[in-house]
Amino acid sequence: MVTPAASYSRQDARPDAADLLVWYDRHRRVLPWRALPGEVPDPYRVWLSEIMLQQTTVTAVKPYFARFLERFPDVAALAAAPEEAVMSAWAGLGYYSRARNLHACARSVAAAGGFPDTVEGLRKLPGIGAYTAGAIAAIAFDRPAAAVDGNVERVVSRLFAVDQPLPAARPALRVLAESLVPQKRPGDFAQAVMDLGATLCTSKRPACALCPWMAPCQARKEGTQETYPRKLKKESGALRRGAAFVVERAGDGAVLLRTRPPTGLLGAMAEPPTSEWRADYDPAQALLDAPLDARWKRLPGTVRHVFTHFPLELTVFQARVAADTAPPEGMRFTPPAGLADEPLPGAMKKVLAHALERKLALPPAPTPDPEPDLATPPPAEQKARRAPIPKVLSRRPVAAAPPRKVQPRKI
DNA sequence: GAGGCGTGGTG
DNA sequence: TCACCAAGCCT
Repeated sequence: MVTPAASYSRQDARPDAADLLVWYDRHRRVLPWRALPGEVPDPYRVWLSEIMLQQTTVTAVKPYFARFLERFPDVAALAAAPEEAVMSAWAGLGYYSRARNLHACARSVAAAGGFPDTVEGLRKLPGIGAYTAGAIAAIAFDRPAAAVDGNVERVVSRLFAVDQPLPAARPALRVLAESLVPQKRPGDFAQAVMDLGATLCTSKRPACALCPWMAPCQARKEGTQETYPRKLKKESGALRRGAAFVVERAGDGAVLLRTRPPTGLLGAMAEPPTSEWRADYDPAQALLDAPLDARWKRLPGTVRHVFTHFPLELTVFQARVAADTAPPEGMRFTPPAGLADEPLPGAMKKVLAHALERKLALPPAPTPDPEPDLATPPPAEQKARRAPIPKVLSRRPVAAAPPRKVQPRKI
């Protein structure tokens, strides 16, 4: 039987890039790193924002992006900066290998005299994978490349009702995404798909009625849009415990810190000394792991923190030592004024806040604290109250980003 | 391919 | 409270 031409409805059409671009021209988001219509994108800003946005929300990135531009206005400035300054500026944003790779990438790009303008060239740089290479090539250099991130995977899996679960479906989703990229305005198209995924084609309760691709969307047709993308769920890791040791030096109140190994969990970040973190760690034995001899006081409550692959519970021990105490090998005393420049990850800021909060909450007591009884847990063994991070640990205010400069396109 | 690798917001 | 999510990369 021959299908009558009249039965070809809008619903059978493939998704058309032009329809999405019409929507984008009207509804595009205004973002600090995004060039306005008519402006030429700055590859440095595009690259910096794409790295920061990996697995990170726009809201979280904005203040970091502004501060990075202020401290490192271009790739040469970033390349010339000491590693510690970059790690410190990144502290709190998470996934710290991104910061290490960012710095290495900046040095490579500065030495080469500029960013490569092809997917293949970009893909070779540290911290730039398939998604980011496509995004920079498309957005900064208007190359017809697909930028397949979580948003695009969601949009495409719904458009074509891809039943294969992630991550196995990734190659197929990429092929489908690449088939949609237009030769005209590929950079706008890449940003348009991401805007669509971020504002309409959301994970929960997508706003299909407003979507420029509602008609050709297979999942919408079936009413199953919220079930895509299909994915296998992974189980979370087991709880690990440990002890953290907060040492304050008499006189200036400096805190004992050390730097973690350069790679792995919280690599190259700062921390107060801690024990190992293990599922079977016993806080009652913690003083065997203390960094120095002192009158240790076990603080009530614990500090909890959830990493990607396991939750952590730290028992905090606190001690005051004499002003002339030397730091143990590989450690340092950092005075309060210097804490803001230490690359302290969130988990470790919680530890310091837990110790300082309790100390600050107490009136200056002329009588010494009672000797702690380490055999039995303190009475208040409930979870620690949620308290704001003390000002000394929080980031300093950031000035508004300078107005965007229109830069000549690099060929 | 699977697992390591942070953090803050949200329903 | 807690599971899930957010512009992934590397080994």
